Amino acid sequence: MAANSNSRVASNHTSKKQKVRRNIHPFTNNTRIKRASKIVKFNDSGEGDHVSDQRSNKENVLTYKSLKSRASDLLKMRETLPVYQHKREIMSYIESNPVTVLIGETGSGKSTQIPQFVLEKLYDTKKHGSIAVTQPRRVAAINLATRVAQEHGCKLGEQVGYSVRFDNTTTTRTRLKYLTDGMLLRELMMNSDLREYSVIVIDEAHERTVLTDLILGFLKSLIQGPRPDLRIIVMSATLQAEKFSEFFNNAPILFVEGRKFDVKQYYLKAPTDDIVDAVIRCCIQINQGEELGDILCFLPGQEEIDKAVTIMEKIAKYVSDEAPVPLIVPYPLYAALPPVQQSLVFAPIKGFKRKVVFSTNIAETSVTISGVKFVVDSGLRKVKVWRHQLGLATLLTVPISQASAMQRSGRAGRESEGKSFRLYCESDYVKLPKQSEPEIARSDVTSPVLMLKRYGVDDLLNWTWFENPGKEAIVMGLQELYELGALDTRGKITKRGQQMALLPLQPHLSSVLIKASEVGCLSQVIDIVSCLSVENLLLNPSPEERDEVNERRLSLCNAGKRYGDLIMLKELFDIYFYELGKSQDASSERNDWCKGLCISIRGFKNVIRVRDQLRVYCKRLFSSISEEDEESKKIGEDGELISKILKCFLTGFIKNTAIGMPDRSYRTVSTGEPISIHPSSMLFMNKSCPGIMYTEYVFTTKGYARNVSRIELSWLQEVVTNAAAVAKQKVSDSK
DNA sequence: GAGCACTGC
Repeated sequence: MAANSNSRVASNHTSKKQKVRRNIHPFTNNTRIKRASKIVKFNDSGEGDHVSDQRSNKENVLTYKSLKSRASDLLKMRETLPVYQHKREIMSYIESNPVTVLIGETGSGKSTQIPQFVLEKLYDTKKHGSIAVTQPRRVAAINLATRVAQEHGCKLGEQVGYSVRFDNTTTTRTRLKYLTDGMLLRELMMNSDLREYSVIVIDEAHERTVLTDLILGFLKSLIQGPRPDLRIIVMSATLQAEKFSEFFNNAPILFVEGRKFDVKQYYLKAPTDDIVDAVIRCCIQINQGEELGDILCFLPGQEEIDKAVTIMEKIAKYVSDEAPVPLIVPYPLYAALPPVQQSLVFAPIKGFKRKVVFSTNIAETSVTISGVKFVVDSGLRKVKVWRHQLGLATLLTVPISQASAMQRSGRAGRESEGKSFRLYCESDYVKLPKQSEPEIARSDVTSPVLMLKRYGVDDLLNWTWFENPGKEAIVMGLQELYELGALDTRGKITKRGQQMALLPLQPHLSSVLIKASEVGCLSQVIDIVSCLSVENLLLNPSPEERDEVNERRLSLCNAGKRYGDLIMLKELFDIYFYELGKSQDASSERNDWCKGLCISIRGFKNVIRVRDQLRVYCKRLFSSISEEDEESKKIGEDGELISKILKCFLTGFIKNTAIGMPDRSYRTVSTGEPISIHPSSMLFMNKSCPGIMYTEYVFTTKGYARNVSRIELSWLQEVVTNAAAVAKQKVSDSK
């Protein structure tokens, strides 16, 4: 029966044919990496596996016996993986060292196998405790756990499970748990020494997300303090592992070769100044000179991508008419694209055609497109850099790192040998930084600082930071938290701060929610905050339908037209949730409605999930949310209620305000800088606001306020006076 | 007149 169950892995005869050279040894600087010559059709890390494993209903009726027999089939496959060959060596390092750093290239099997080796060891030695394996992304955690449960011969949630936001399959029997970084941090916030785990595996550590970096810091303080027994394995895909090793007292570094195909590099002879033009030319050249196979182009942002797609659409037919070459079919790919359009890039193309995908960084780690044989790399990406003094995010186009360039090129060698065309000179490649600047060095650290405070860290400047974000950033974070009432004058966390740290929101929004619970508009504010915490809820209409969609949005949201985007979100939520939710055929009605307004359907479903979660938390934290009379929680056009709601937001975003000038421009209250209302805002055309408040201040071509609301100038004084009174109160409380 | 990418008990 298990043999019939259509497994995705390579069949036996493929595995017999493999000749994989592999190598493992303690790492030295002059290690030579040999490339493997064959690939197994098996997704090692689950990274970027965009479609999660579609398990059939049949699986539910699989018996214990068939689960086991399937697992033993899979075992033959596992045994061919590079890490499996070195199981004993790897385990001896792990057993004899508190921390082990393991470098495993794509296809080495590290993410699925190492945790299972450790699990076997726990069984063998009858040791207690379980294993946590962290991942930066939810899909990866889910896919890995699903796969490993199959290999282990159990159902998800038995010995192997996963825990991600909104979805937890673990039970008390679970010994191996895949979870997102964020979930492990939440566990740290609740149960500070992670007593239930005996081994923690940090996967994809090279990605250096803020959350991974924080976890590394917490783990170091744990093994130096209350948990000297804890075993830690740091897994990374790049060779720059010395930093991990040094951080953990020169932990040993192991290197396991992966399985991927060779990718030939090509560079420009002279640099280009028009990157879109260069990408198009390169694609045309590939199309004329190379065998069939799809092209993946990396461009920095949506603007360049849309431009490239438009040009390519125009010239594709012309080019293929002129010579007998495949017809180029261009596709855009970026996160703000409606999911339906995103999914088009995954469909294989038929006939004498060549798929050309123009993508942002999303295709570098998060999404894998099969059939790609050629990569065209602009060498650029967009990055958000936080300016602490200004409380402003800037969006910059910058050169990528060498690691990133290699990752991009590698996308051409996942299924067969490929070619990578770098649209810059080889001499410039050598000058690129080895690694990208870690996220934490360019981020707002208010939220990390709150976590550390909640954890009980007093001296933040000298904490075991894996990457210290710097004194200035930390001090700004402390200042911000003090102003939000999360810290007292001595820098100790307040009761309010404790509550804020437990909410799954950025501190500013948490503080808005707490304020709302105090003044009695919690339910409405939760709805708005839920909308704000979902990225890409309102999609960008294409230029042709832009005016029409804007008109429709404006005509639906009477209060939003006057008061701005936060109130508009609530109006849209009310229609979606209360009005469309009632009918017989709610879901198709909702879908049509979303389409007409260019709203993400998936986005609104996420809003509902966030809302449910926040309501549960709030009930627990302030026991002040009531189920009765949901209808009355609609916003309507009640000016008094709207003012009350906006004032709640003002307590969290008092720094994000600007005052209207006689010439109808705006200047920020804090620094006097000029600021413009973002064109996506409801208030973009409205020229009569005395003041504005915004949840985000981003500098692109100029300073833009996003998620903008109208405020009265008198509110500023009112809110500041209240905050001062609260602060005073807090000081006297703590005396 | 405009939108890098992820993520949370």
